[in-house]
Amino acid sequence: MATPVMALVETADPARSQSEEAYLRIRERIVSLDMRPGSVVNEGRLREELKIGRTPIREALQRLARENLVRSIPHRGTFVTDVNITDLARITEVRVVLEAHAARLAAERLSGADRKCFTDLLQVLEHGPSVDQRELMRLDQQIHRQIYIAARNPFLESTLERYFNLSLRLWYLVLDRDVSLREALEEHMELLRAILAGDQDRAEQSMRRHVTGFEREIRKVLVER
Amino acid sequence: MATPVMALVETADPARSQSEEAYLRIRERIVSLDMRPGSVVNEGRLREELKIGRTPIREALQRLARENLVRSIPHRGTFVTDVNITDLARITEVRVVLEAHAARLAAERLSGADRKCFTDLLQVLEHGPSVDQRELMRLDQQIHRQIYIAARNPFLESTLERYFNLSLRLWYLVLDRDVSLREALEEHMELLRAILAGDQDRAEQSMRRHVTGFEREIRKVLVER
DNA sequence: CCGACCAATATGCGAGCGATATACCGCGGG
DNA sequence: CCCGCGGTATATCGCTCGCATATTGGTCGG
Repeated sequence: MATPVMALVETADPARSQSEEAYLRIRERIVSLDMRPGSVVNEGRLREELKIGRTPIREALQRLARENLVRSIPHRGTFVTDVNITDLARITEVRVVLEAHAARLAAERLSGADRKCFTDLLQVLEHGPSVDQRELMRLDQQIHRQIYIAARNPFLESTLERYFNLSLRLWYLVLDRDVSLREALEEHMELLRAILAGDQDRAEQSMRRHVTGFEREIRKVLVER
Repeated sequence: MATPVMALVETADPARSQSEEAYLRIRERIVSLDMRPGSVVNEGRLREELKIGRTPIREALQRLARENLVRSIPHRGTFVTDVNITDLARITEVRVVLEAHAARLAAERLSGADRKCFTDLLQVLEHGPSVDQRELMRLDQQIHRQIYIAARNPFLESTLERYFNLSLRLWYLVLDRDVSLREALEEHMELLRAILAGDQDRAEQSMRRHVTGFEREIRKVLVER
């Protein structure tokens, strides 16, 4: 099945610098587990694979290190950050409060354009979207990002973007397991309805449930490994 | 006048890289308003003043740009980020929820070593510390940082550290104005007592009041300019 | 007066050099 | 014979330096 939504992410902005290019491509690889957690990051290899010089790669890795996606040890090497239950808990701890607050703000500050986006997304959800997990992941991503935008707070947006990528990698980890997504869908619809209704408390609570529910699902799969 | 506490910041860790060194020193300059908001950042000048090469400076500026302390426009120049009421509101919006949650976690996870730090800080507060604003700023900084540590969440800690620096610059802006610090002191004591008592709800609420109160004070001075 | 070209400036990127920490290997002691 | 230790080899990294490039502001010509 074709995934038209995919294009949104794959389309590259040609005007971005090589540093940015390197950062985005390496991040994509790490988040999608194309580069395994714990594995070494070979700078020379990346250089030839991405056809990019050393400086941009280095800058990208520094940026990824600050975002906790890689860990650099001087004169020893750079490694993809390992995943563990503790980090999952710590990340979720922050995400719960931030995402919930973003949802509240989105409900409070909803503008016309945002309203249209959310109604569109809600329609997709109500028409029973594909059961393909990757498609659902994209959808979830769109919903969250739209909420960040609707919250009208650039600081919050960039911080949440960072945490979302960390969480996204965890989701990729459990992709082929049977995680219950039925209730996640319900949560999403409830969340969107609350935002569209301008009900701040309900939006906040819905998001809180959604993120904690997400953590519970990931945790279940993570502990049995 | 002598500020003995100042030495805490000036003492440099010799083992840190030049990038780190440049980052910290430039950040200090920006936060303390030694480099004025809106002014251009001259790379060559920094290079000779800090006696540091071009690459470390560049890396430091990139990092500062991601933290919203400078803004880089390709082939045009780098500028110290301007301050305005909108940003103050946006930053506070995030800080309120994060700091409050950190206070809650600190109250929940308080360990022996942390307890000692907090009691020491509380004692300083109760003995009526200096009325020197810079001294009080240092104290406030210590309290917040200690809470970040006590929250036992490295992700939360680094995120809050970033937002704290943004706020700190705003504080510097109003340094020589007559901001009421009496109630800030009361807030601090109440906050520390709540944490030491392990009262999560009270700690969270105290911190919430403290941060919103901080914003109100800054705002008052900021609007009358 | 307006438009286009040109010099100046600042950045993006690439390659290399010296430094440093690790790993391996051979040697000596137990 | 095994274990520990020291020296050398190697790989990676941080940093310096130089070239290519893009944007700006001013100036010259129409």
